[in-house]
Amino acid sequence: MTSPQGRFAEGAARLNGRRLEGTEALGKHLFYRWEGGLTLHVHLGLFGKFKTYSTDPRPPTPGTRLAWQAETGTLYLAGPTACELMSVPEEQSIRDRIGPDPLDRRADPDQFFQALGRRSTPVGAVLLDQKAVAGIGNVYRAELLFLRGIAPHRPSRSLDRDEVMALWGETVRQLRRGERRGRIVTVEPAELGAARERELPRSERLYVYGRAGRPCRRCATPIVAEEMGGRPISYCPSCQR
DNA sequence: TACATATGATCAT
DNA sequence: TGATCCTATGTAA
Repeated sequence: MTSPQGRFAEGAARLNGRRLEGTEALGKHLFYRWEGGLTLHVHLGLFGKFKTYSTDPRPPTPGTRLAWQAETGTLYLAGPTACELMSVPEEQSIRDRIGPDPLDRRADPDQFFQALGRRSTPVGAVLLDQKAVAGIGNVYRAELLFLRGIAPHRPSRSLDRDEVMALWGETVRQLRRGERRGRIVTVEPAELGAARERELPRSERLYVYGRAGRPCRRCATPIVAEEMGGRPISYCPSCQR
């Protein structure tokens, strides 16, 4: 393991020759557990990208933070928000400040309900808050609120238990679907049309994200875009109440 | 060559 | 709320 870009040089040297014992994800946080109680914490953030090669790796770009050659292949990591070594207790302190992960079957949706109930913040902002729920992200927050017919401005505590549980269920369903496909697709299969999904532009696989000004796929009302929680959000003012 | 852009999160104020 | 960090890529100049 090396760090062509240099900023993870020390960490890479410490991991060299060590055995990887397991990996885990919590929301968008990735934990690589190495022998000796060392965790490599990776978070891709907005710009981070992995590249992998099973054979014939290309040379790493100069910005590559982490270059890892194993017997089974080569992995490069560039642009992450986090790439750091930590102890198990430090890993735990990250876990402690993150809400339930919809992709974790042991996750407790009631924690999500409690988090929403505590706040008058718009539900659209709370969905990005990692303390309330892990790993939804800006695309899914817009899509999930559309799918459940919820206006993003509604104070999160105005959602009743049934609405929250339905929102959680939709979140689980959509994130699993995305995980299975390796990409975000929220439009129901029946609405995708005859075209092959892979060939569709991204905005054709989504209901509202990135579709500001275009007609709602369900009611033709123009999709509205604004900022919420510091990020752009789109919604249908007619379908979402 | 320069600039715009991107699916995120943290910290200071 | 705003500033800041992080990199590759595509388009414009």
